Amino acid sequence: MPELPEVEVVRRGVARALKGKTVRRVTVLRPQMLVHTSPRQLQRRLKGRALRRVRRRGKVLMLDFGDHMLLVHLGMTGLLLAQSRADPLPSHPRVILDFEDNSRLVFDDTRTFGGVELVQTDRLADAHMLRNVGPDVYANSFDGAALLRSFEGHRRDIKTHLLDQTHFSGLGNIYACEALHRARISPRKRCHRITPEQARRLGQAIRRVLRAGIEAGGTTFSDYRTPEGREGQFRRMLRVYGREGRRCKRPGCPGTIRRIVQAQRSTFYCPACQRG
DNA sequence: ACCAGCTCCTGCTTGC
DNA sequence: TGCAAGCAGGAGCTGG
Repeated sequence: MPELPEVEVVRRGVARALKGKTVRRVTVLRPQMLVHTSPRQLQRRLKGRALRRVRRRGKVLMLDFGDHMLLVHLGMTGLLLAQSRADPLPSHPRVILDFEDNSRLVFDDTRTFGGVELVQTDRLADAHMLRNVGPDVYANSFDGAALLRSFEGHRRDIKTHLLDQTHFSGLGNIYACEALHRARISPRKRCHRITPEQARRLGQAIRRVLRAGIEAGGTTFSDYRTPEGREGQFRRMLRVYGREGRRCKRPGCPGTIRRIVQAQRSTFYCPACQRG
């Protein structure tokens, strides 16, 4: 599922392939996926506009077309594919941007948990898709101290807190589990019981695991692909996620990875070395 | 504050 | 082999 590293890889790929190119036509195949936006608006506001740059906040992509920005959330199974018009379409195309030079950007999403929203650039702050989306967890301002501050007033499990996008955005199930394992903190540890030293370790683990994820091109379990259609390679580096019943990868740790459910989501962790 | 439980959706896996 | 139920989950919602 696309989390910060996957979305960052998509951001870079889309920018590399399409920056500076002008939209010729917009095709909406599944209007239900548009958030506070009509197909007409998309066509009218984007046609003839050039893609200036691609930004990202948490898991939300922002395609900057000058006066307007196109926000894209990939949800669970969303893909942004940069193709040529001669390429075959993927299996579940939902929105297509055709560009003047015969390249195209296809938003494909099997399970349709994603979304697309058009906003005026000077009203970006009002965007529905950015409501409840806090600062990016990969920004320079993020560290253990900032993480510790976000715990104030919260008594819930740390794992559940990390998935909440309002304080910091970008972490999803995979990287939250991986960061906690690297920091040797139990996913069940309550926020208010995290020590400053643990917060420092966790902040560092989050940065490192995200960087490694980006460098590997993200994690492909089944659906995720880069804009070029390639699989991410981080899966082989996962230490806990999806590894229930298998040996802990920490050198010398005799533990076996367990799966539990927190806030209706699977959590993977090692009971032997995540005791903090 | 925060959780359980539900919804959206499709495709894969499991069980009979 | 075939069918149906179960399951996966990001995020928003309601009710407790």
